[in-house]
Amino acid sequence: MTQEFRGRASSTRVAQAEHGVAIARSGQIAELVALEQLGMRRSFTRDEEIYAEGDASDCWFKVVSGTVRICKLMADGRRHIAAFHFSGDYFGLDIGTARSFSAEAVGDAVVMLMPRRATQRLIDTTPELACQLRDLVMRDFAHAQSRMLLLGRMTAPERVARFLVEVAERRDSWRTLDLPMSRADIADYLGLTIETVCRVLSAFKRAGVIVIPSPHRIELRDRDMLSELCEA
Amino acid sequence: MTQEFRGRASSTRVAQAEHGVAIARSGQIAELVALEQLGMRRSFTRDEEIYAEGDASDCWFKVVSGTVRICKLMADGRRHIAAFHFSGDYFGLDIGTARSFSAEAVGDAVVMLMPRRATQRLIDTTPELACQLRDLVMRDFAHAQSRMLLLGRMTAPERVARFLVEVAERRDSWRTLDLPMSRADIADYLGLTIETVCRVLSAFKRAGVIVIPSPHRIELRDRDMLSELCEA
DNA sequence: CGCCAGTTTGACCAAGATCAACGCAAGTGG
DNA sequence: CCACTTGCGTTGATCTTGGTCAAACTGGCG
Repeated sequence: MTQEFRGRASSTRVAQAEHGVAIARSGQIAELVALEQLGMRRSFTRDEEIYAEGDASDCWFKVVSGTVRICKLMADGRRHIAAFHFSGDYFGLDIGTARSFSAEAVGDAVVMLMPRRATQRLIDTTPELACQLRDLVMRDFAHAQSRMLLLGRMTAPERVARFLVEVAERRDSWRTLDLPMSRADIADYLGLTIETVCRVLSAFKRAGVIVIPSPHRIELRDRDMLSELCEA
Repeated sequence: MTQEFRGRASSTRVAQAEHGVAIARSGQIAELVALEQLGMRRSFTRDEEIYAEGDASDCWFKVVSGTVRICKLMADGRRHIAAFHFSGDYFGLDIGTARSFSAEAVGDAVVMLMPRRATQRLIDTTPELACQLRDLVMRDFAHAQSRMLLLGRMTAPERVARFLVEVAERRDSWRTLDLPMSRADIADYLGLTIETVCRVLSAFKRAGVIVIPSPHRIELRDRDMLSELCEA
């Protein structure tokens, strides 16, 4: 029964450094500080839209506080969440004229927004900045690649385990984890349904891998088991 | 029966410009020409490895002829193909020290390879080049995002339809389509099994949407039906 | 207290995976 | 030139994972 959530993956394996951290904690980079001086703050309330699919992509963003989800609604209502962005992450660094996804505040959130025109000028005069932006995008790209593997080839327990580990790593909180997003958000992020997410979490709980004091708070009790589950 | 492969998607909808074209046909851009003067050619035979997971990522690549797949093998043998790159596409523009995916020749292929050290020097002196590289990566990123939607939320028929449309667009051949890759490659790219890919293709054939003169050659007879199937 | 939104659990269902033949064309060696 | 092999591709039968539908539970909050 302890094994009930074991997927197809067979064995223990060493963790791999390439974890899916997007562009978190990048505020330290010197050139980006200049970029942020162009920014202005805006607050959003729970579920408020920061930008919509189809909007002109004339701004770049950074999460100041709260959590942002990048998502897309299909014609028939199926929803997909491409990414969550936590405090410190940049997002919305699209090229092209129009957004192909929308961005929404998961709970109340504050974001800094940088007009593209001005940032572009800054980039043109600061080659290092261009490189660093490329690196930010590449980190996002690497994250997207590992998410493709997850969505294409991993089982439900593997996806959920990976989600927990990803959030723990990005927020640097291993003991107890607070999840700002709903079960529906998690499901749409992992390509599962709400019910499956719940069931897998319950299975983890039964196995003693996690404790769930409240829906938005999860304690990780057996980190090794989780890591093992979510390794390629 | 004609409707047998209709997924959950409900209705006709206008095609969206944001198709998943990676970084094809970018050789025209002036700054990139300079980059390519640093390159040297290498040939690979069918299934030969161009670089392996874990290799130092000290080169960037461009497909000269043939097709390249970017893939990852999981511990228990599950395989995932992150991307196909056709003639003219750049690939392997990773940052970080080690490759997190491997690259292999689908059939016989010729690629140009550009040492990173030298390209870096060129970038440092040519700010436009840095921007253009960022754009290349962003295009790949956008492609990865739409693939996440596919892998996370689309049905088997939708995935296969989308694959056919994607290949048709990237190779600019709408009437008849030649697929350099095997059914196994297609399956691992779409997050399906070989059998499912075959069955869906057969269903399309029965419905008169496509004709399959030979396994690696497919004629598109009802492009609208395909487009309709693969729209978000 | 009752309502409401979000979560959890259970019973059942279906899309797609798995397992197993079979087909078919391109080598290969006698 | 023709058996025989080999590697894909296709098809069918059956099984499993995760989805769907429905009901119960939980913690705020007016």
